[in-house]
Amino acid sequence: MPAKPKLERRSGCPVSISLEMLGDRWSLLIVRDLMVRGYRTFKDFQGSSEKIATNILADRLKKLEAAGIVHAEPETTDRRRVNYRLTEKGIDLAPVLLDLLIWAARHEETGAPCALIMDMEKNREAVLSEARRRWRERDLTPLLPEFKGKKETGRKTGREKL
Amino acid sequence: MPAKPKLERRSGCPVSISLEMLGDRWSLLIVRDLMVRGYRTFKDFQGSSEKIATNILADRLKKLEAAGIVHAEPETTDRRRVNYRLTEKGIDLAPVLLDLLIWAARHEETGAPCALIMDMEKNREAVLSEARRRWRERDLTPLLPEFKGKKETGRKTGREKL
DNA sequence: AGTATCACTTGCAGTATGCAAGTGATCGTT
DNA sequence: AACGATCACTTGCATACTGCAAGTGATACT
Repeated sequence: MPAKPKLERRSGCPVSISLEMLGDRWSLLIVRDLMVRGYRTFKDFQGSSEKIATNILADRLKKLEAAGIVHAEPETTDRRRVNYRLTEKGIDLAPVLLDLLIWAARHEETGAPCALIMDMEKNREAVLSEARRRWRERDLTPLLPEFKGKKETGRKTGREKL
Repeated sequence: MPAKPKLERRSGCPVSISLEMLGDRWSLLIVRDLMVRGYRTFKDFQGSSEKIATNILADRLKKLEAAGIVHAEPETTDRRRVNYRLTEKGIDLAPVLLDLLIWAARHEETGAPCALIMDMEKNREAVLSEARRRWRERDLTPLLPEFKGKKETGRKTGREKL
């Protein structure tokens, strides 16, 4: 990890610095997909329900890699493929994502079942250490579903085991 | 200028919904200023170290108000002034800001003293309830300083205890 | 050899951002 | 009441970023 000859920063405030790296509509969504959905390849992201454009995806992956949040590595068995994976710096964003998830689920109409969210809120530490465990052991089974629907009607959506 | 059909969401995922409201370089910075710095007026924000442009500031305040995160109210004693204040939905963003703060302080060179951050990390719940107390009681004394400096010397990376 | 797949690029129109300057309502002072 | 200062924004404009469609080159498959 080399140093960063980055652009001049607005201020030394950590929140501001975070937002300069992650403050856009897509970056944290990519981190989410890597963290909880088990996405690894460029193609995987294109299948995500938010339909990110390929040029934006390529740009964000490049920036996230430059920021040391994501690591890219060509697959040995198929050299067309590039495997993306979170770095430790990347997996350390788990609390941010979890809080954004809980916040929106509480205040907006989301596709997430209320019971699931309350469970995650209650077991915050367990959820975070499970996310970290999956990252460490390269366990790609999704931690959360895709929340396709805009509203939720008491349906169960996996993850009962935790 | 007609309003646009902004009801259209990319997906039902709570993280995506959060990012559609807050996913830019400025919105969470404004929330931070309201939450920990005691800012209330338009002028206050212009004095912030990140130097937000006035048109962007006006636009973001409008959007945050439309999203129910900020409440705007003209002051009775001086009707030129508008007082901005977080709603409960807004103060509920405290965990997100705290996590972004901790994350950047751990992984980037920030203007925040390491000891302060480690303390906040350790006393997470206390910090959050103090932020909420200040909000509830309209206590405007800043919870955090401005972190003007760009660099901080002699810091440890802070994961030693884990 | 020919086709499919993968990870991107490129072109371009539309949108957002950043900067400087300006506007109107209100206040404090004369 | 007149005057200038203050406050919260607007406006104009050049530049940067985004989103969509289409294209490209390097593998891999048959």
